[in-house]
Amino acid sequence: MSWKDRERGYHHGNLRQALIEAARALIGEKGPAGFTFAEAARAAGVSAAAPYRHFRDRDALMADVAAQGFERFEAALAKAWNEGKPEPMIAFHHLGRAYLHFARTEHAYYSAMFESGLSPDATPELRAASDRAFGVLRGAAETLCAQLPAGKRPPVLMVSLHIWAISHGVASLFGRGDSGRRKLPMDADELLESAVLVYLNGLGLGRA
Amino acid sequence: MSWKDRERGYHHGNLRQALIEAARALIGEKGPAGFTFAEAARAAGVSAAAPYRHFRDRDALMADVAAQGFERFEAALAKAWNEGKPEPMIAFHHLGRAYLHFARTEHAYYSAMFESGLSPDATPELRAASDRAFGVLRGAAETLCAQLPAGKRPPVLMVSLHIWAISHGVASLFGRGDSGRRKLPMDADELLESAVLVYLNGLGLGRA
DNA sequence: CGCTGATGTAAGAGTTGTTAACATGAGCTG
DNA sequence: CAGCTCATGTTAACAACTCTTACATCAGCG
Repeated sequence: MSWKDRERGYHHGNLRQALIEAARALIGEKGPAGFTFAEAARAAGVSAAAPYRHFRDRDALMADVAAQGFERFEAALAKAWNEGKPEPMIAFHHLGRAYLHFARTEHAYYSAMFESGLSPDATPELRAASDRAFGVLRGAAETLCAQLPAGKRPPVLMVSLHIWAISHGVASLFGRGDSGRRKLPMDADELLESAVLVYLNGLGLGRA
Repeated sequence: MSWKDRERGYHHGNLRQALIEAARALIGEKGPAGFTFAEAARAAGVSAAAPYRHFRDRDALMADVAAQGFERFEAALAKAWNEGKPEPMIAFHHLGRAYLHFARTEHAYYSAMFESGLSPDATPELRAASDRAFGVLRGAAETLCAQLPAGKRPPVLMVSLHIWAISHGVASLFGRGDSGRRKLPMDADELLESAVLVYLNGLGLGRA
């Protein structure tokens, strides 16, 4: 909320960003399908015709929400990974927690990114942001794989895709706290951590 | 299309089922949010008011679609698993392929089941059908775990949730053939198979 | 033959998407 | 500072839809 300190007046000042945030809020309340062009305008305190100055249609707005989501996602993951410090396995552990934490606390963004039915190629920026976020996972996988003897070193891309799939699966099936899918004796964090531990063990990376 | 051989006439004869199938078709075309009560009625060749006799609202219809999806899902998984025959690891392999195959070919059902934003408790039948489907995974995990020495045997529930998360993650990120999320050097089947192999290896279940 | 339940028809109220025409104000130019 | 210009918003209006209720109508059963 650092933008616009003088929003009043005929001109909104930063309607584009305001619409993106309104859309995000609506997605958070009513799911990825639960917002409408007109509704976003209303939530931003603006007439129904105004959004057409900034977005061609609903999908264009959604794509921008998702792109911003991927940017924040990348930042959160990169911060948690912290270039593998202090120790790759520990940093990797942080990375997993950050993935789940983002999926939960920024659930609206996560919805727009993965559950909106949006093609990842809807926009060049979206594609780029998505690739950058995945790059963090890939980098982490690279560091981990490097710890293995060259002989039994699996393809880095494959490992990063596996990790992504496990994380996404856990987040999407068990991630949402109280509105969760079913009641279980363990929560998402434990599930992800244990799954990743078993997986890494299977790669030959014993526990630290 | 085995129902209704005499659809003509004032009475539809099996409108409830016809609406469910119409909804499923629409979901397949335009995503889990892409169908409307009125639209489903139109697709079933019926007036917009007719559905109200069978479903309270859109969500009730969606819940029935999802419930039927889970039933078919359970059948497909159970058939692939085939009680662990001829050999648990092979049957498990079949199970994974069946999971992905269902997610792809019955993508409309899969959407209704997992991407519709529907609560799994929306309906008792939905909950029950969902539990039965998961039961197949759980049974398979049980058989596999039994192969491990009692000392290092992990909790069955945990293992089945892991497997579910991996399968769902792969299906949902890389599952849709051509409209897939990104172009990759390996397809979803290979990804799931390799991920599960590494995971099982991590549990101590060496390859067959 | 009349009852009951399943559908159809009609009709209202409310939204949405979208365009066209007009208003406002911020900044540049002189 | 005056005035032009353009991006940004507003109002107005319309067609298309959806949702939902009220009432009419048909089919089969006793």
